[in-house]
Amino acid sequence: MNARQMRIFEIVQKKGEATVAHLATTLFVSQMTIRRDLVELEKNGMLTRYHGGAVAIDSNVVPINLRMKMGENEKKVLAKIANKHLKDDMYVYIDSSSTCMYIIPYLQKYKNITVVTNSVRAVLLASKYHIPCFLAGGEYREQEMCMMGSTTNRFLQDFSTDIAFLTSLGFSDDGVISEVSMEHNEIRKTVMSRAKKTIFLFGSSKLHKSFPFTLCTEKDADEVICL
Amino acid sequence: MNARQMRIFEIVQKKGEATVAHLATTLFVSQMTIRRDLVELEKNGMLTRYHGGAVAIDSNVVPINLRMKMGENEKKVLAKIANKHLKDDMYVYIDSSSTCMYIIPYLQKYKNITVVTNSVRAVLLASKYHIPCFLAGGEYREQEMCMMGSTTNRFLQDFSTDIAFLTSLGFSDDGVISEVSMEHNEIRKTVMSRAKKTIFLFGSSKLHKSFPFTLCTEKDADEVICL
DNA sequence: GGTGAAAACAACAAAAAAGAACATTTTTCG
DNA sequence: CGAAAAATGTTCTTTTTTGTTGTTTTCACC
Repeated sequence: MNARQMRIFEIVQKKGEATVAHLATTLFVSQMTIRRDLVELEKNGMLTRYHGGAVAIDSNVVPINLRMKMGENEKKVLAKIANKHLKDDMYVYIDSSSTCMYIIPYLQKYKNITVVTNSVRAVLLASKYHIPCFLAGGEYREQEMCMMGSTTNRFLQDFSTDIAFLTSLGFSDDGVISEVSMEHNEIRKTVMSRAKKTIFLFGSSKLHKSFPFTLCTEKDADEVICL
Repeated sequence: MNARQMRIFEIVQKKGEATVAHLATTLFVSQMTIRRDLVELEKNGMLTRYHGGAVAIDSNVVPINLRMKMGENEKKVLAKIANKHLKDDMYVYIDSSSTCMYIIPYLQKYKNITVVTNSVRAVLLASKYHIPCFLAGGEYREQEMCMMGSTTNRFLQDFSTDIAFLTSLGFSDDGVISEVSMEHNEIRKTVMSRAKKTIFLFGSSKLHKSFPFTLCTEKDADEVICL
């Protein structure tokens, strides 16, 4: 995936959709080139093509390193607010979302924090600050850089944490938190049941949305932070 | 790696990417030279080349590659020999030593290989080739980038593999395989008990040495590859 | 279902970049 | 100093990417 394809992806992600004609003029290349790029991007599951253009996909199919860069400021703000719940000596669960990664730099301000996570990215980031980590085992998911599956779930059943930072793809107006992936829900349900406190973080792109698999409602969380 | 290559790396790291043309003009050398530098840098895993330039590799993954240089050729030779034991459809255990990392590129030649490991490095490398992975859970060890501890051990008890590639710090003249770390031994003992075949790899620096904790003798392995 | 315009596709042409082979310069070391 | 080795530059060929043209497909509208 080259730089132009990245830009196409960003544009589509930001606006929700984009036409071939529009992309061609804004990026100063022929429509044929745009089409070829879109074919490529679709092959990687990063958007869906339709006659005349392409639409964004809402999901964690998008590689996490790209997701990290999108809406970065918003994620930083969310993380800063979330940070207020932290105390010394806590076991902190960090989920595999890009938003939660931004919490990790705050952890170094506290003493004797231990991270529990299913995210390889979280572990790599936390180890930069020499924060001890427990990583759940299981099947590795390349795109999201995290562990998943029944083994992962069983692993997490054995871990109780003081606080869990979670996100989800959708937070509807009536307070329902939902996902497109049942697997993520399984993991998060387990984590919630074993955590003393659960904090949800939602960037603006997650609001007013609902997806097929319900995780819980806002009442089940100890706090829901929205932007 | 010379000074210019360092600068190229810095530029790419800072901007995220750079074109060959741009690098050539800013560094006052020919494009050919830049290309050769980029080839070199890519070989060390410090960036990714594309048609027209190069992009930075995710900062979390860079330091790994820098560490892997000692005795590189020897490790490659060992891996090449080890590779002969591989077949399609295998579950392959890769341990957390740097030597075993060199086996991973060979895995892509076979169909339907699954990696089982306690090494985060192995997972990251394997996912470059889109090889499915199971990573053991547990405590993360920053320096070795691997999972350890009793949880990890328990996890691995549930996994049987077709072949396990292992190393150890010492291989004495009377065939005793030993370690300085009891933890590593625990893990490896579990893996050996659950693997159909065990292959040990020893570079020349491991020979004629013995350490306090005995793992096994060469008779317990199906093959010992030495250099 | 038929029709026409817009979009997609296929095949080929043009342009840009990469690579290979050889020439030239610079460095190294006796 | 001078030869060998290493690094860099040049030229030419090959490969990759992009654009163009003509044809086929899709989709809205009747």
